[in-house]
Amino acid sequence: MNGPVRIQVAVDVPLAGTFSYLTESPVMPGARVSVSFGNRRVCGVVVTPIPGEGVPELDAARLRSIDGVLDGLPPLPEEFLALARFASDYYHHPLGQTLFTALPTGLREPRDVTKPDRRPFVLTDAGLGEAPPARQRARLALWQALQDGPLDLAAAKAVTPQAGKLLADWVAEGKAGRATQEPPPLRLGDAPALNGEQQAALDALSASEGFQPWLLHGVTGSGKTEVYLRLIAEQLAARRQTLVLVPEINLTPQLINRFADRFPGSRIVVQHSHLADGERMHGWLNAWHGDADVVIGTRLSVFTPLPRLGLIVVDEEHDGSFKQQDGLRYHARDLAVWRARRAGIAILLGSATPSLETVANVEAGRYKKLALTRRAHGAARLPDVRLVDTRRKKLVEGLSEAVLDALKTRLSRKEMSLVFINRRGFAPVVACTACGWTSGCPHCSAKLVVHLMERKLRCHHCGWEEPVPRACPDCGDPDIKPLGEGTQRLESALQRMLPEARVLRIDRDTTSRKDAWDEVYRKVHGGEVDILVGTQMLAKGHDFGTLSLVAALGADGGLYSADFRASERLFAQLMQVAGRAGRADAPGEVLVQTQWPDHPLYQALVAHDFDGYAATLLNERRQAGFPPSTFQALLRADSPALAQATAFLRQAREALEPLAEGVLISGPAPALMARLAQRERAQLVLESPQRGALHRLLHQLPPLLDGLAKAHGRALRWSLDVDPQEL
DNA sequence: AGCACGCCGACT
DNA sequence: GTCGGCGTGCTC
Repeated sequence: MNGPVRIQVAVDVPLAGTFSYLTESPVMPGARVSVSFGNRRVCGVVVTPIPGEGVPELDAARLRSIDGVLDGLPPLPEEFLALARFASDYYHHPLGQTLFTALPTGLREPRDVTKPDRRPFVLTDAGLGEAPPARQRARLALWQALQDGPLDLAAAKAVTPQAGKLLADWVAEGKAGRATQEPPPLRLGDAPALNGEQQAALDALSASEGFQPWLLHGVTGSGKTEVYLRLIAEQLAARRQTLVLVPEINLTPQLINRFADRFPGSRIVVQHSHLADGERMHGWLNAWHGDADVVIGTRLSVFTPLPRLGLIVVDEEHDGSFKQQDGLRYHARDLAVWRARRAGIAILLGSATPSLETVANVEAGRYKKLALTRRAHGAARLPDVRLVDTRRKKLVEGLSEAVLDALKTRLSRKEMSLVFINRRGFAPVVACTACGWTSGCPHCSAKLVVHLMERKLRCHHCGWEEPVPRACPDCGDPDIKPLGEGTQRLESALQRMLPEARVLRIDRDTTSRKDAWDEVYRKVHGGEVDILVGTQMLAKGHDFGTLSLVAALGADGGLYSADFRASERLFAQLMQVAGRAGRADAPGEVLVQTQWPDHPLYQALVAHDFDGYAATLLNERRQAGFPPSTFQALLRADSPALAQATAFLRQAREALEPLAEGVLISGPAPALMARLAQRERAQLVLESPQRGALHRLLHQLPPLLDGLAKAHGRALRWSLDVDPQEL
């Protein structure tokens, strides 16, 4: 005999590397094991040694043996392990913690889990042969019910409450067994006819071979979902699985119902974080075991193992919610592309306003693009977009007369309106109302941010600061002021100005409750609302039925923001909310209040020219050396005292500088949200035109920083954000 | 992250 | 005299 074998086990702790354990018999990679760790018992996942990490040859005498293999389920599949390993590597997050964020909670604990057998019960020949005596009424009833066909446990219990016990006995005696379950036959619900563009897109996608990312760029209301559904039907017919990623906000019962209606009898699994643990795991196991045909879910569902995966769809691929903002800061869309490459399949990214990253990938020829330029619904046209110049008009509670009049008109016609307030992405940049000058940083292409308390302008990219000027440096006009206004009072203001209007506010506060969205939909579709008021949530692809007017307020705040992505986000948001208008037969109207009506963003909006403005933005990014033409990572530090976070980052920068070949390091600078939960945050920006160069540096970062951070004590925390979305 | 150990303050 | 605060050190 060979004696005990050494295996590598990944554990859910914030430590790089894996731990060696001993086992009497070999254990497969992917197996879950129960191990003693410190003085507690935890679940670990057996992995092959991390390449390059070189397992330090620990003295065998110091190793402990595993407690046991949790073998109620087969080892986690290779595709799952490989994806976790890639994510761990790319986002520079410990492998153990990466694996455990990818697992449903039920599989994170050192408990054995088995997949419940839900196949219906049938009588075997032996069981059929002998009827229970008539006086055993429960038995006889169940036996007779089973004569008519297979029964699942619930149905059997309806016959007699003792069914569970009886069936278990019969199975043990060989009188009953499980029905062999055929995959359900493919049935399709009614499908609307495709227009020419949809058909052309479908044809191209159906002919796609091997790994290929596709961008489906379709204007709002152009029927992208219908194209997804047709493609999924093809996958179902070929008995392959489809993974559909949606932004959390889009994961409404409406969308799931649409899938269920189209594919009756198909096994659709939903995955998102609000699911009960058991339900989530049940779906996960079904997907893994091939007992689900379609998995539809939020970003976390990108980790769901799918042995017969044939297609990935990422709906609203530009949406920020695909990026996780804490812990393992992964981007589900990017991981999905990696996964598609590994599986050698097509991935379809759909959006009316694709991200610049995706646009750049199309330009570079890595992704192929399909366009839907027309609205699918009969006569529906794109809305008329008009700009309301607010420079020389007085606003009442942030509302111009033009917008107020338009609202009144709709009210009298009993049509529904939407008022969109751009509140998020607001950073207090100063601007001159006379000439349009904004406070730019002399050292980078970022904007300087006003810190009213200190009367300073500060760059959140490199840390540069200067006093707030008294007048515009360009034209001398003294009327310079921070952009953006508080608009939280808008709901009550509207209520006061239009007392007969039924106003419904939609924001994080009003929709956080569990059934809040059901309520919203009920009211909106029940004709109980005249004016919808809300923030960027309204720009996220909800179906609000017929809106004839959309008004956007406070949009300028995103025009000259300190975050270079703000204009991309603003443009996407405005196009998306504008798209809510006039989806039926009447063209909608969109009013945008602005002090910069000549700004190219608004001009592009009026012209419905996404491609043109995207090209402009891409050009600007290239000139400025911002993503997607460069690659960024953010080193964040937070501490109760800003000075400590800054000092730590300064040391980090000094230590990294000699290693930073081809990587530009800027900062430390205070984070845009400098104070959060009593902690002060600062950051270092690392950027490089070469992804490889950046990652070579990042790779050396964790061990180095752990050493540095130790000297600062527990109060200081740091984290790394690869491909950050927000600065 | 947990969870121990360890060394100083207010309490039965 | 102890119970308990959280600083620091380790986990195969």
